[in-house]
Amino acid sequence: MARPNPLSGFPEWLPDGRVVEQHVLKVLQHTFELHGFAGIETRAVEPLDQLLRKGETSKEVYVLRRLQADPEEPEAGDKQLGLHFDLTVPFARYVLENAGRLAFPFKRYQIQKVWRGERPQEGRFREFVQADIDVVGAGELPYHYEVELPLVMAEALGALRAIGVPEVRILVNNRKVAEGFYRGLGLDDVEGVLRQVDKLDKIGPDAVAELLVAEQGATPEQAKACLELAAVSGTDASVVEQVRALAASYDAVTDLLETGLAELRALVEAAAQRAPGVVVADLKIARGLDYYTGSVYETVLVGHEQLGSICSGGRYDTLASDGKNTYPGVGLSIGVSRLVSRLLSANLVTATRGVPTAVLVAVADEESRGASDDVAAALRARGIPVDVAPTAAKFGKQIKYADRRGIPFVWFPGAPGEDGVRGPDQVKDIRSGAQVDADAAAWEPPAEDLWPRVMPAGE
RNA sequence: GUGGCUAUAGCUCAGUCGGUAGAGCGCCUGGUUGUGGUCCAGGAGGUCGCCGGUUCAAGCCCGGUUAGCCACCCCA
Repeated sequence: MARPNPLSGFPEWLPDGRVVEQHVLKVLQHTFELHGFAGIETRAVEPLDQLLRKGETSKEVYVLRRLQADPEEPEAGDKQLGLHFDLTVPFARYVLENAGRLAFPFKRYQIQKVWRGERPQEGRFREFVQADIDVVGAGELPYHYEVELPLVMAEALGALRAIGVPEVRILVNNRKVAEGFYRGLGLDDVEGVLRQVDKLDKIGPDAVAELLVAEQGATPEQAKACLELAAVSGTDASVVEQVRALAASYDAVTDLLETGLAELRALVEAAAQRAPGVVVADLKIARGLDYYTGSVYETVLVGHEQLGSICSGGRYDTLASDGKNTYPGVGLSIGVSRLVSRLLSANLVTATRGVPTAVLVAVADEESRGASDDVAAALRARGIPVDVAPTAAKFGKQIKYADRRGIPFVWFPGAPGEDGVRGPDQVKDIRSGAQVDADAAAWEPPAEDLWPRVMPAGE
């Protein structure tokens, strides 16, 4: 078979990259659990009609079909299935399905692959891992969760700084602020205005103003107000005063705006105390998705803003609804693959090795392989990951075998002397070359060499 | 889905005016007395993405196709 080429958009890491990814996943899971989120996993597929609820994204859903199914005949009795393209839709379905057995407010984390039929690009994949946290309430959900959730993410991402992940900025806004402001101005197509404002970074304020006038029917005065709102950002409650003053100057103060501002203030003030500098109120954050109703979040890696958001989400008053009960939620999702791919490609983070092995036991000749296996067993019994050399090649080659894999120690079983008595074993640290007598029943590697570690690159 | 660019050794890339293919790195072997990395010598490895056309002759020119990259859309 000819050598296959990688499939674009379906990332696969080499073993040392996987070590980095698994470390990231472990830190995220640990942080989520520290905050009381329960882990769940949902199936990879959902009925297509469920998946299409999210509108625009529907074009990107991969549908599932048996190879032998007749394309003309609809699947008898079965609903058409598609791979989930996020973890929110499956979670909403899960909540409805298990509403009677769950305790609300329900806090869950979920780390799984998702699939989107997109055109791949750096940091944009067709198969990737998301790590979600959500809190969902029955009927109501207190606002303070909108403060808590981004702070959990700030803590999780902050914990990753130890391995070389750059600082993050969690940009926050509140739909009620935007909607209240626009309506106060007399602009009723809130979604339309948000979509235009969302283009600010890409096409600039002048072009957005033109679009607002041309597409949304705004007056130049209204467009100017929208841009002024979008220009507001900051890390403390002064942004609230700025917005209020701005609204007052256009006589656009509404109850909804005031509600939103109170919420935004609570978030900014709590963040200033618990995660100073991380959470930034940014009134131009729009988020295209229309189901957000309160706080919205986007997260960028400082110095890697072009990568896009690595962690986004928001509040949705109707995460799930069975017609009788509604379940409001708030959640955020980390794009683990997007984050990890940048950590690896920009050489920000490295693993000390791609294999778990701390010690390679050399084999002098095939007759004495048993002695090497005995050493390996003794070390493993004490929790040390060990491999035995594949062939009784020259010791130079066996050392090379270890070196290529990043295995720090090579163990030489003692050779029988003239008297037939086996001499002492020796262990060599192949980084320093230091070689000393050692006993497999007692020797231990330095703690930092026991398992692969993940650390900032270039140290 | 729309547009632009690219495709030569495992990797990164040269290849002039069309004249049968190159470097660096990596890999393998050796430099005798079980011990790697440096150094030296040697070696393996390519249907120039694929199909067709022009030409005496195509890696190079033309058409198609596939894949990849980038931007848009959208988003993690």
